[in-house]
Amino acid sequence: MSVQRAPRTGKRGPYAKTAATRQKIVDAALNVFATRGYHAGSLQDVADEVGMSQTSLLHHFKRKSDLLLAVLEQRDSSGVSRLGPMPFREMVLLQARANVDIAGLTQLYAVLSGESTTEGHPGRDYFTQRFERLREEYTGELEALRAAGKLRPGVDPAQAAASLIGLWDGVQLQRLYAPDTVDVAASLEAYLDLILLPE
Amino acid sequence: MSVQRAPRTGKRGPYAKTAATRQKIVDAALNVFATRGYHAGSLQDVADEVGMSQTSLLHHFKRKSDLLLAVLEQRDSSGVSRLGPMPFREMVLLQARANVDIAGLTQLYAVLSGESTTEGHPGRDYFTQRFERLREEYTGELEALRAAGKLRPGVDPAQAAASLIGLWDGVQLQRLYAPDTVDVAASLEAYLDLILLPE
DNA sequence: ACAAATTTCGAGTAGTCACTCTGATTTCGC
DNA sequence: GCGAAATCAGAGTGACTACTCGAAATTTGT
Repeated sequence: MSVQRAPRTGKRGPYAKTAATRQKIVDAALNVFATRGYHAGSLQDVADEVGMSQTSLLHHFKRKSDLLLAVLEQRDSSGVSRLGPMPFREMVLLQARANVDIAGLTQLYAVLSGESTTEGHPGRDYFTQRFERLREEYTGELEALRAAGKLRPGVDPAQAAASLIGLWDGVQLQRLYAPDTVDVAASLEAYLDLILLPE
Repeated sequence: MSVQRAPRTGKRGPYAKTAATRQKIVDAALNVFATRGYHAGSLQDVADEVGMSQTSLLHHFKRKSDLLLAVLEQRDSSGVSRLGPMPFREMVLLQARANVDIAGLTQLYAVLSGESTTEGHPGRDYFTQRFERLREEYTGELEALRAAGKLRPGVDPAQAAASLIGLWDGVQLQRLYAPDTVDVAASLEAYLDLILLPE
């Protein structure tokens, strides 16, 4: 008689290489969405770039919108957030200079943040929350600087936070149209110099 | 014998109501492209909104890209540019407050300026030139202010021009996600107060 | 009023889209 | 190595896309 086995659950979990496959898909999707946008970029485009069939791609991400959310969420976790505490000014400038190097990332945000304002777009919630979170974070940093007497009098932290984020996105957008004319980090630095006190 | 007529040129020109029809199409297209984007917004959507067949629409605009360019060009000519000369600060704020009232216009620019960065997009040239022209215009205004001693020392006119335009677009984008939290004109006014000297 | 040109549109074309169904192939716990 | 589950993919689904064709309806100069 054979031993009584544990009841078959019918589950075994993903294979070893599945994580790597999903990662390759997300990387390709980032590239496709950044260069063509979400609606104009097709699942076939992504599958071609990965080198697999569109059907197999849909095995890993059931719907196209799932793929978009996976791209956006990954980019959040790969932030420069944890390099240890750092003064606000330096954090902003470091992040700005780092983003330039990541191919397609700034374009992804420029394309998707605009496209996602349209009705029913699967990225809408993400960007709504992202802007809200960023504004809160920057407002807090600026309030701390004001308490330390390092903020120029008359500057409203909440408004300056929205302005800084807007300046960042807006100048980055211009850079996509005229890469040699516009310097994102320099514009951010100049703005920070205006609202922060020296010393 | 009948009199010899002038040779038939075969041309008679558009009918009287054609101009009005084209205008209705452009208005509907602005609405569609603003709420759905260029790629996601279909000619059928525009035709439905006008109340005509898609085929008739294509009689007036041979290709979809022609329709987009017509929308963009019209919005240029309807600028607030000519209300007589006006100080730079007041011109920017007036324009900012005026844009809020034009339904869908800010959304059109937010959606299309992002989408148009993608490769082969028919709006790419338009936005490249629009940003270039705006930067030149604002740079000139700020240089004049500097010559008049009204610009804060250390502020670079070209960089401030790009920053002002970026701030404008970026904060407007945030406003589309959080209409009650963000005030475009107030952010612009605060920035202008930072770079311009009182008096 | 006539006729030619403009405007309209029903019907169709070829293509693409996201997504499903079905079955083959690969992996891996046992 | 057996077998079930995970992975892959060929073939198709219906819906949508921009755009074309040919012909009917409308406008308008004469």
